[in-house]
Amino acid sequence: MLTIGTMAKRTGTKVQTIRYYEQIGLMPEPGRTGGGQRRYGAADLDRLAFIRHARELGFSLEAIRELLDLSDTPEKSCAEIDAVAQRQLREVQARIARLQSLEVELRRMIAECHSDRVADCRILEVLRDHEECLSDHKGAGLRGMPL
Amino acid sequence: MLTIGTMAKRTGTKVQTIRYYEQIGLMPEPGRTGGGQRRYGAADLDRLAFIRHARELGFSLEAIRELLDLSDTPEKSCAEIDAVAQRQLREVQARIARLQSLEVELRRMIAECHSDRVADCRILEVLRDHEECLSDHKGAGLRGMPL
DNA sequence: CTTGAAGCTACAGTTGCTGTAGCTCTTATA
DNA sequence: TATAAGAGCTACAGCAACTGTAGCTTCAAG
Repeated sequence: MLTIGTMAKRTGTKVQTIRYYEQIGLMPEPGRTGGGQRRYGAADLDRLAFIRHARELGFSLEAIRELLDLSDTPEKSCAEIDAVAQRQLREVQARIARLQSLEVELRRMIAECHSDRVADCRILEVLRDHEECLSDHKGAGLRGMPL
Repeated sequence: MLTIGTMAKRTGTKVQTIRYYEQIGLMPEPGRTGGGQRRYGAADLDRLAFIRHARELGFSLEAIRELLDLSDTPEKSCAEIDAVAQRQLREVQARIARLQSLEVELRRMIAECHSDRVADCRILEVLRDHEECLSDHKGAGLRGMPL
């Protein structure tokens, strides 16, 4: 029987986070001591480890919920699980691409600043006047995406 | 004199977001018509475009606030502006590195699933049993970092 | 003068937690 | 067995950076 603190230490989770997962139904309600404290079993520890690892891989809690549900129906579900993972991979790749273009632009910005030692800083100019910023805002593109 | 909707269209911002920026003091309080509607000038449009472009580059609203404050003091501030940009670049690079390692792991996971056609899906196993997940949770590492 | 789009305020909700206040419980030691 | 530290409890507020909703008012074209 594990206390919530032990669960937290073993999985690198904060205690409040575990309670939060319980609150949103991602972790089951565990047993309690007479005094009302939570006591967990080995299966709970596995489940929490699963959640944390998936979170580290960038899966949303919704996707994790999906994976946990799928794992309860072992037949016919490998393809669906694969689809969730594929979707996650595509999201990660899109974020990488986006960040890489940001990196290029930031580098360029910083380079221009250094080349222009005495005059006013170019970084602010670049930020102010970037071409595509006062036009062409119909296409949504990646705008809503988290970086 | 520009309406808030025109500002929104020109910069690709939602109307509510502009009002939000005003609320948190990032945009100034504009003039109002007799009926209470906001009317903006060219300087406001520039400032909003600056904010949006910086946001697209991944700068936090706090960093943008810093840049806007610095841009009001043109002397001696280029180095500080450069520092903000350098910090942003480092953050972007760290996020790219993190995402790339996620990508590798996701790919590996998916590959194992495909190689194992009939048996139970390996993805769940991998998520459940990753080596470092039930140990070594003292070092913070990149754990708190946004992906 | 009417009508419909656009604007207004105020507030709730989003994601994934984290922090705080003010308690109570457990457990090791004296 | 008493006590005290540390861990746990609930309930709620707060974070970033918006987004959406309800229910109204104003503006501008025809």
